[in-house]
Amino acid sequence: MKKLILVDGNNLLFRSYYATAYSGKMMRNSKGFPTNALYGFVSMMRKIIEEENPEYMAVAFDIGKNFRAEKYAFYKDGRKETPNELIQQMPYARKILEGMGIKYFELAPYEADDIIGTLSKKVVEDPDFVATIVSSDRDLLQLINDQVDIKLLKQKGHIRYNPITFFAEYKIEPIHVIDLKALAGDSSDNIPGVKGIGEKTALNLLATYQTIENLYEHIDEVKGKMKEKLLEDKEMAFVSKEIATIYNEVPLEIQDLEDLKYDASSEGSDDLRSLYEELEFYSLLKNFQKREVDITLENLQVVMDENELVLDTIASFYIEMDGTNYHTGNILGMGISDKNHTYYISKELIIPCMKKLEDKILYTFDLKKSMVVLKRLGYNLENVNYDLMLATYLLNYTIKDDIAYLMRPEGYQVELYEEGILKGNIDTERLPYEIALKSKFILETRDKFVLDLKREDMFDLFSTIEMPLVKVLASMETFGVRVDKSILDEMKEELKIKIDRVSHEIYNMAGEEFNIASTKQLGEILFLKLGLPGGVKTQKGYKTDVKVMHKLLGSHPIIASILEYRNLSKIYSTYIEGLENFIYTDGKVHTIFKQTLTRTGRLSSVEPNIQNIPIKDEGGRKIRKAFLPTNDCFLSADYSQIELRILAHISKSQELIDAFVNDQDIHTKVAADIYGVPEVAVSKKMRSTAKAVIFGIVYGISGFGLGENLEISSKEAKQFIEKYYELYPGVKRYMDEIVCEAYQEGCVRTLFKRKREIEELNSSNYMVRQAGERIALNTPIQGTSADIIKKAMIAIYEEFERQNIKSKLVIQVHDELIIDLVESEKELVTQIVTDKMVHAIELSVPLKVSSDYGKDWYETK
DNA sequence: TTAATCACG
DNA sequence: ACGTACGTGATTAAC
Repeated sequence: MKKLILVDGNNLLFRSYYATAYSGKMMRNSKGFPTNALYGFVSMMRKIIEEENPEYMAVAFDIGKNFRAEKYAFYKDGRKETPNELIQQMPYARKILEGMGIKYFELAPYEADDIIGTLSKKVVEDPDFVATIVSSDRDLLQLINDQVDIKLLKQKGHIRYNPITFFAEYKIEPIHVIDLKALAGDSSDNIPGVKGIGEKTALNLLATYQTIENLYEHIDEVKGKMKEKLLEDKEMAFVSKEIATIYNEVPLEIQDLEDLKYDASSEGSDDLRSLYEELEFYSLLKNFQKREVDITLENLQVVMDENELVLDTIASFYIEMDGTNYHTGNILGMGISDKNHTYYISKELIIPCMKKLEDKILYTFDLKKSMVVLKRLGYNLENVNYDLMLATYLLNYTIKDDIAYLMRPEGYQVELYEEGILKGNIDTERLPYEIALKSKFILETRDKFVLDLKREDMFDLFSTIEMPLVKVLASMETFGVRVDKSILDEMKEELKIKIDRVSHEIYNMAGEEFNIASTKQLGEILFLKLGLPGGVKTQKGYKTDVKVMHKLLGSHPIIASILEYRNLSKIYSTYIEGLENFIYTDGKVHTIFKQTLTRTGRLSSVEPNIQNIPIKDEGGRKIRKAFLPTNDCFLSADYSQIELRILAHISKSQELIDAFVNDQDIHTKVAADIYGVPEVAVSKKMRSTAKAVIFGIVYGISGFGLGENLEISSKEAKQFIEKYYELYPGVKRYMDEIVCEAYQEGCVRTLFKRKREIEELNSSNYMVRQAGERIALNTPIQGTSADIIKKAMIAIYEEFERQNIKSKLVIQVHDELIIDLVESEKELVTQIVTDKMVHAIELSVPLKVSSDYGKDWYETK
């Protein structure tokens, strides 16, 4: 039996296009040509080939005029016009198929459906053949028969229909899909059908009468309103049937089905490769044999002795490691390049070679990693003034900290880190070459990226904030924070007992043992077994998060226990066991601050995340007792309301500025204003409401969201927001202006010119665009705050160096710094830290810093 | 691998 | 009518 796959090409292209286009982040190649539909199309074709393993294939497209629309103007009327960005991609789909060795057909005035119908008919005429149609278009279901089945694509996965499964679901023969459309119509194609008859009714009628011809012959058997409707639109029913009927006599240029033979060997063709290169489908290019790049390394030398190094005053280097955590990982090798040479240096010679570079100006990729790992080997790296990773971060490249993502579009054949080294697929012969190539790439592209930074007006940000910050972060990571395992262990024992007790309480109340951590099982216990009200469905079960549980608190005692269980087990697994796994042999945790991850310019922290250690919940807060100073005590210094102060400054809201200049309690002041009472009359609740309103404003909240948050009606919440706008018109003006500007420019910037592009604003989806507007609102505020604390950190670090201070900056948590203090330096350091933080930038409002000391992190407030 | 949950600013 | 607050990371269950 010969197997033919018939693919609805237009359908695949449209699906692929709309699957990703709505996000606004249209996939494009570096020339700006849209490629999202093509990427999805190729992926689908490859998947079909893999799953079906076909011997014969054909793809059908729509093209040109359409005989149905010519005859009936309403057909497909009201459809959105095909976006230009999809139309541009269509010719490439044809070229790709040619490259893949797959036949395709398009012939005006016929539609893809008709071509598929014609080919299906040929299958039926040839007993040696069977076919599978691939599409998400239900019209094609009419073509199902003993030799032809259909793979109907769904949002997730697909359903396969053959005559038996089709009948089981629809209770009609596949060919009577046309009668179904005749009666029920089809809104997507604008086929009218009979008014007032939907799919359910139509299927019932057809189960009895099979066809509309037969139905109208027996129309007197139908009673009442339905008969009226049927007679009313009889003509339309027949027209609809005509339109819905797939034409199977398209004059295709094909002798017989043997012409559709699929030749899998074309997959490696040069034509296809150059297409993928043009479209920049790098993941697909992997499947091709590597070709020699034009950039060769005729000067690559493997260094056997550091004295072989001959280098210019400017050089680049790249260190390759065997894992992403450079506190534990091992160096695999290093590449060094200058304008005339490229060297490879094995692990053993790295330090002697680095010493040879001490008087040079150096460039690298991931300077912080390099500093930390060289420090582990006893070497202080100081003379680097350009980090490619930081440059591309500011310039909005998405490269996941892997230089290979930058190099591959330029034709360099280098393996992705996550594919090669991380998976242990290391080609040891080739590795030195690729490492050397990376160092060469850094040098070659440096001028271009510096120029780009200058063009984007971010070179200052790069050279006065991001670059100098690297050494500060490297020092923080290397010094680390002492965490006392025995303190954690003590808490662990207590927790174990408590968790055990609470678990048993829960089992008793539930009447059975189950996995409390499983939201699926928990949801079933709560909403089915115990019959609690208000179950909200998720994809897999019921929502059981704190908000839901809070609403249920009164209705069953099990809820309180579940909340307690959640609280305890979170502390246990994330902050006791989790944290213990990150304590190194020196008794410290050494986090990695990610400097190139967030979209706003903030840092993030991993392995362990030291920026989300509990504080709000007293039980969790005790974790901080295990964080101890290496020196004598901690100093914590945090900006008070920095984001609001920034809002006051950039919005030029005189009311807010005055409040900060007068050092008023801003939440109390806003509460007094929105409630229209004197400040002394502001209750705790009023203050916290005001606080929520203020926070909401910074995030671009809606009345609904604030209402949810405060557990008040969205109408009341909306009134608060409006009152706030009325009282602080400058803030409202800022919000309107920044959103308008973001639409015009496609981006927003912080005070220090850090840029964030907001693709969401281009989305055709309203919700996505709204999210884009909130991002436009919030990013300048959050981002400026991030810039400011970075500046302060650099100033503090450099002042410590100048004065030879032994105390160390060890932690940053967005608006807070922790210093590991030497007792004798206490006053001096406190003065330096607060001074540098307060004066990191001159705004139209003062910056305020509050500080505290503690013998552990728990004690500092 | 993804979804749900919960920790932080 | 829709769906609803910005930025993160770790753990667990379930696919």
